[in-house]
This record gives sequence, C-alpha cells and structure tokens, in this order.
Amino acid sequence: MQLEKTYEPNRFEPHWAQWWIDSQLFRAIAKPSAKVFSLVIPPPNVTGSLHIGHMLEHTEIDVTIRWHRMLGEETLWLPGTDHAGIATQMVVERKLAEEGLNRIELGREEFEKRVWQWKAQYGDTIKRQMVRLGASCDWSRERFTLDPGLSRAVREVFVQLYEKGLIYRGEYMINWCPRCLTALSDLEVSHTETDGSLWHLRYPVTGVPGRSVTVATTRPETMLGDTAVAINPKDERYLNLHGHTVQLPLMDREIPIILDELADPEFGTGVVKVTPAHDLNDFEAGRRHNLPKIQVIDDHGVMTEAAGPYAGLDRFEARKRVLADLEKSGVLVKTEPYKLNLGKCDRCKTVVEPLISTQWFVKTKPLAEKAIEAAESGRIVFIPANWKKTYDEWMYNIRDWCISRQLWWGHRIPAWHCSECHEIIVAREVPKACSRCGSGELKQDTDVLDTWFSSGLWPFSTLGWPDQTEDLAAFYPTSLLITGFDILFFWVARMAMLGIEFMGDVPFRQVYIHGLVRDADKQKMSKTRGNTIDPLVVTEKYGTDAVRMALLQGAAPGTDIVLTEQRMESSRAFANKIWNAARFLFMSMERSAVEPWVPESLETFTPEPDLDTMAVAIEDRWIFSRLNTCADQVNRAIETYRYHEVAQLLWHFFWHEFCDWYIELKKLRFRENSGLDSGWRNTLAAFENALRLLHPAMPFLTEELWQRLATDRATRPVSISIALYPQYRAGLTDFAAEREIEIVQEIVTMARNLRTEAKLDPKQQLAATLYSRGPGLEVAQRHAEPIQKLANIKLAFKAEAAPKAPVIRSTAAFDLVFEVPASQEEAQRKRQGKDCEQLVKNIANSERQLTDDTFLSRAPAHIVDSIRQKLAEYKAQAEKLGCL
RNA sequence: GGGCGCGUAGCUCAGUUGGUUAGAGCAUCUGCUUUACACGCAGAGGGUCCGGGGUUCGAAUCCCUGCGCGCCCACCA
Repeated sequence: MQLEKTYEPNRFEPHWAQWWIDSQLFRAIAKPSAKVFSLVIPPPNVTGSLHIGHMLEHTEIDVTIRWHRMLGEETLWLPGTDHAGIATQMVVERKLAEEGLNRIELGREEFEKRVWQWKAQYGDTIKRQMVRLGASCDWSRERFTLDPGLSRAVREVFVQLYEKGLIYRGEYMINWCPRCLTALSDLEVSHTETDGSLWHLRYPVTGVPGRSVTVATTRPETMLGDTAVAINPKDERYLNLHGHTVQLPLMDREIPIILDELADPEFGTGVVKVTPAHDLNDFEAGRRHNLPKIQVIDDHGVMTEAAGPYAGLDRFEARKRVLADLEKSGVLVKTEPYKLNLGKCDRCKTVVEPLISTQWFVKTKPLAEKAIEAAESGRIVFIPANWKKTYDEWMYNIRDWCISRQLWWGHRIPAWHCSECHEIIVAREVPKACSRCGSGELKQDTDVLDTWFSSGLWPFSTLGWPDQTEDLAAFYPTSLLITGFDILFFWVARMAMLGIEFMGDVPFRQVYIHGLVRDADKQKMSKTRGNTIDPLVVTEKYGTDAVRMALLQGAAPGTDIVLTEQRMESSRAFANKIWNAARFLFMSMERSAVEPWVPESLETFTPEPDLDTMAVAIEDRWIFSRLNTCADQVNRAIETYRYHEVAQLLWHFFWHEFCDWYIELKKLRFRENSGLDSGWRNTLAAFENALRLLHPAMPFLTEELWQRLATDRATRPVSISIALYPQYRAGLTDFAAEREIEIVQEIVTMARNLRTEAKLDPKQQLAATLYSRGPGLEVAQRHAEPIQKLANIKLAFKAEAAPKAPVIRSTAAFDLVFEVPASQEEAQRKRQGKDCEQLVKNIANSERQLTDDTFLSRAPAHIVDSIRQKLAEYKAQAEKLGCL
C-alpha cells in the first residue's frame, strides 16, 4: 500500500464528498439510537461566487455536526445560512441582468418558468459547492421558495397572524425603491453619509406684507407638496403667526401655519415645512393636524401632475429646476453645505423615496415582548454573550414590519380583494366567493411577502408544520444556530419571534455568532469590491481540508477572520504533513511485513493501546498520555465553539508531538528491530486515534487515510465519521512517562542549540558530558540511545556539578558540556553573555520582590514560594555560566 | 445622536479567574539534497502589550481618560 509522495487533495476529497450527499445512506449506517439530523441549505450567493463567509459558516457547522455525530448524541444542528429563497433570487437577479430581461415584460407565468429552469441549472453548482465544503447535505429536503410545503406553512402563519389581529393592512409611509418598484423594510435601506445642501426658503405670510418665514430643507423639490409650515408651540418668536397662512411659492397655494413639536426651535430658523406625502415625520404631523397629502413624486421617481409645471420630470431634475426658479424669484435666501444620511436600496443602491402606500404590516410589539423574555430567561443564549445586547436593543425599539413587496417572485399574500364591495378576504385556500357580498369576482393581492417572512418560519416549516410530524417533535427546538451577525435582525430575530408565537417555544437554544471574513486588507469581502475569494477556486488549489483548516484557525468567537492565501498554503502543508506521516507508517509496515490490523467486531471497535508493550515503550505511554490531554482539550474547545483553539491544538499535537517526536522516536526503534513487533499495534492505534481527533476539522484526508489503515471493512464502521470521537480517559494519562520524554526533549534540544550556536558541523558526532545531581540523570541515562541519536552526540554522564566550561548549556536540572577545540569557543561566549544578562535581570527582579515586606505579607504563599525556588535556579545557572 | 467592538512581534491573531522570562502561524535570517514529507528538518532574531493616569504587593489583563480604527442602530428639516 504505497502512498504518493505528495498529498493531492483533489484526488481524494470529491470521492468522499459524494458519499456524503445522500443522507439516507447516512441514516442507514448511523446507530439506530442516534437522532443526528442535519439540515443544510444551499448558500445564497451562487451568482458572482459563493461568499467565503458562508464557507466559514458551513465549516463551523460541519465541524460541530461531525463532532456530535461521532459522540453519537441525539441532536439537531440547525445550520445557519441564508435560505434557499434568497439563493434562488440571486440567481434570478443575475440571469435577468445577463439576458437583459425584465420581469414585468416577461409576465408572471413566463417568469416563473424561467426561474425553474435557472434553478435546475444552478442546482448543481450549489451542490458542488456544498460538497466541497464537506457539509452534509440533505438534498431530499431542499427548499426553495415555491416549495408547496413551505407555501402552506406561510399561508397558515399569515392567516393565523391576521386572525389574531397581528397583521394589518394600512396606509403608511414606506421606503420605496423607484428602480425595484417595491417597498422595502427599514432593514433593507442602508444609510450613507452624503454631502448635500441645506436650502433656506422664504415663504411670505399671507396678508401681512413684508412678513415671511424661512424654512430649511434638504429636498427642495418636495416643497411642491407642502401642505403646512410648522412652528414649535414653545417657540415664542413665532407664536404670533399662529392662525396665519403662508403663500407657497411656485405653486401659489395658501397653506396653514401649525403648532407642532416637529419643529425644533434649535434647528435652523425653527420653522419647518411640512410635506406629509414625502417625509415620515411630516406624514405623522400631517395625521395629527389632518393635513392633505399631496403626492408630487410617483412610484418611478417622476414628478406627478400635482407638481404642476414640473410634472413628468425626474425627481433630481425637478430639484434643479425648482431651485433655479426659487432663486429667480428670490425665495431662496441661503444655501449651506450639509451632511445628510441618505437612504439607499440595499440591493440596487438607488436613493430610496419615502412614499405613502398601502401595505401589509406585522404588529411586532407583542411578538417582540415574548422574544425579549426568551433571551432574558436564558431560553435563548447568545455566544458571544454581548450579542444579546444588540438583540435587545433592536427588540425594544422594534417598529412594525412591512411585509408586502411588489416583486414578482415569492409567496403571494393569501388575501383576495372583492371587485364588488372591496372586501378583503384572508384565507388558506382560494375563496370561491366574497364573504360579504357573495360576489365571485375576487382577485388575489398582487403583492408577495418579504422573503424573510418565510425564512422566519424555517425552523418549523422545514419539519412539516402545521402537521404534527415526528420530525417536528424530535427536532424543535433545535440546539444551535450558527450564523453571522449581519442577519441577526433579518433572520435570527424573526425566527425567534415567529417560532415562539407558533410553536410556543424558542426555535433554538443557542445562537453562535461568528465573525465576518475579510481579505488581506481587512476589507469586508463583497462582490462590488471584487475581493471575494471564490471557494471553488481555492478549494481546487489548496484542497477543501486545507481551506477549512485555514478558516478554523481564524475563527475565534467575536473577531473577524482575515483569510489569506498564505494561510491556506500553510494549511495545505499541514495536510501534506499528515499524509506523509501515514506514508511513513505504511511504508514501515510493509517493510516489516506487518499486516494492517483488523478489529474483531464493530461493537468493540475502540482501538486501545496494548498495555503490555506500552510498559516497555516509553514513547507509547507518552503519546497516549498526550493524545488523551489533546482529546480532552479539543472536546472542550468544540463544546464552547472555540474553533481557533481546536485548530491550534490539533495542529500542534499532530505536527509537533506526533510527527516531530513520536515518529522520530519510533523510527529509531523500527530500525533496531526490523521484525514484527506487537508495538506496531500501539503506533497504529495512536495514529488512528489522532485521525479521529482530527476528522471534524479535516474530514476528507482523515477519511481517506482511515480507510487505508485497515482492510477489513466488514467489521468496522464504514466511515470514520461515525467512529467514536476520542474522549478523555483517566487511565491513559501518564505523568511519569510525560516527564521522562520531557527530559529527553530537553537534553536533545539543549544539544541542538549548543551545536548551532557554536557553529559546529551538524554531521559530526560530538563528544559531550551531561552533568546533573538530580534524579533526571538516571532517566537520561536510561534513554541514552534515543538522546544520542536524535542529537547526534556521544554522551558521558556525571552525577556531579558541572565545571566552568567554554561550550556549556544549562537548564535547571542539567548542564551539557561539549568538547570542542578552543577555536570554536568564541561564538559560544557571546551567546553566554546574553544569557547572563537575562539571568542577572531575573535575579535582581526576584530579589527585589523577596525583600519587599508588603509583597511577602500580602501575596499568596505559593507565589512567594515559586519565586524563591526560581531565584535559587537562576543563581545556580548564573554560577555555572560564570556570570556572577 | 445612541449602542457595540478593536488597538499585543514585520503580517494575521491567541492570551481562560490579575501571578515565573507575554505565545502561535506566516514572513525574515542561519545551517541542512538526514530514503515519510523542501508543502521538509534543525536553530536564531524580533515586543515601551496605542499614549496618560488610577486600583493592587503585583496589570497586556480591572477602572478612568486621551488618540486611532471598525461595525450596528436611529424619522429630525
């Protein structure tokens, strides 16, 4: 069984990936008692490229799923990525743009037909991406927006909310995108600070010659729709004008002066123009004072008939004309630069227009109260915990949620309008006749629902709700949601509210919020910046496992992740390192004609160290002890979502303990007795354990090697992913063995240091003497063979204090002296000078503390003791080097 | 305007409840074609823990403050 010299990820990874696609197979092989079930939905951004952020998400999710699967626990992991509806929408957006099509021109039927085509076409891309990420993927449950099951759940929720009075239809000021021709929720509008101007306009007071009020505005074109001017009731400057009217310039309309809090005496002149049809505050003020609403800008951002001479102009063009005319007539008294927060459509960046419109709303306050309580009582826990604050902040200040969209794609609102009596009927099924007048002339509302409405139902709609299915009983609530903070409000908050409302319990117990992936310049990755890393490209280049590892290394809770190719490159090196460790083991096995070991049965498949040979082989006792510690730490790290720590622990253990020391020590042993040895079993067991430990992080590589480790597949789990995950076992920790190997490492390292520092020939075997009066000398003597070979020296041992020597290296327990010609002593002397400096500093420091009475009286005893002990060691070493 | 977070080696970051000489990976430098691996091996150098103040026997860690950076929320003309 020969392995190639270099690990080629692309040869192995897709192979096992394919195996994972079919979750039915997984169910068949999993332990019957295990209710491990995962719902992974396709990442949304299949257009430009899959967002690398979702790759991080999927990796974290997959690590956690695999870990739990290996623990055989009954859990549902709810992976958190955007829902399939969005994925489809992204495809649709792109295809429409590419093919120069327009939804409206296509017509609904034709449009939907195309969408299904595109979905089929892109489905494979999505699948491939998922597969390469190593995510387990339940394709039998793939959900797209038009899924009949989901549609049913959406209708059910809508109707129930409506019946409870939590959904209403109302005229309100909404954010309108004149390009997308749809309403937007507050969350879909992003504000950017923009340089604008504040124009001061003078409105003459009717019937009072020479008297006028000056108002300030950032949007002069809206003045065409002014229906009042407001002054603050407390503002004495203008109180005498109350009851008067002003003459609206350009339109020659008489409008009242009203008293309203809207006007801030501190701002500008203290007088504000009121345009109820084009500004939310004005809209509300208009309601309070029963003002007429004059809409001067239409859905397309074009001036209406009401704008008089400006009708038909684009809103920005109208602004220019209005300003020019105002200036001409002397109404414009001042223009000053002003910074304003301009709301733009999230998707198309068009400046949003506040418009009055009839929309469907969800009354969110009652829902939010329960959601707040859930987080308060700890039924929902955020990790890191400070995200609760952000969640609360939003929940407490929640506003009603505009859920109707004037898009073509999505769930249609289950409401029908009677053409006769204008009654609105909300129903689960298409009604046959108007419930009021009995007319058969019914038209379904043309609006569709905000996609986040259906996404908010995801935790239960995917499980068959409103039917009381087995899945629903088993998997609601789920244990964990992993997601990014960018959709905390969009998705997490809505799932919480709707889940509690309809299921009577929270949808998930824990919410793990991960960071954002950034590029090397710390920029958020985005399509518009063009700095996205295409997962397909990098996984092709470095391998899926390497990319996963690179992501995990940065995945500390609460911080963003900077992903660089450099990091992926070093992860690939790590994969290759493991591959080669296996290669060495397999080659050695072959050379010694060792049969791959075959476990007796599936039930007893828990590779154990062979205790008899362990007693002889110190490195076996050591590696199992280290493995045990590592398993313990890794388990705890995954449990607390400290993925970066998981990566670091595994990396260090595999590379710097297993490869650097264990294999090197084993090499020596294999060379001296080439025949079959029961010690093999320990080596393979250690490797096998390590592979299992690594599996969640690097599934493909470990699976491949694990499959090759034993030949008899009939008697063992078919996959490493359902083998047991190594756990801490008290019996395996062996401090004595650890101490002994530490001594070996210490001496070998000393020797290597000394050799390099003294610029000695690395190939020449040098004579050296090891001095020590402690018990360590006996241990060193016992392991003289490996020490001498690893350090390439010939050692003599002396149980006495070291003499002053030119080429010496000391630690607390040992002094190592090289016998070298006088000519090579100079380099070493320089080095020792540096060591001395440090030692003298340390001694001074310790002595200062130990003569400080307050320290001695207040610091705990063990701290004082440790400093005393340290001081003695520093002094001893300084003496050996001749520093004092 | 409100809220959150960050500032530690050249770069990207760790640093658990305050306690020896502050760690890792990458990069840099030196030496090695050692038959598992040059995607490697063995070593080395590199830090005023953003500045200032305070609490403490003791601060990268806790408190205050200044500077710099980022994010989220918000209807003020």
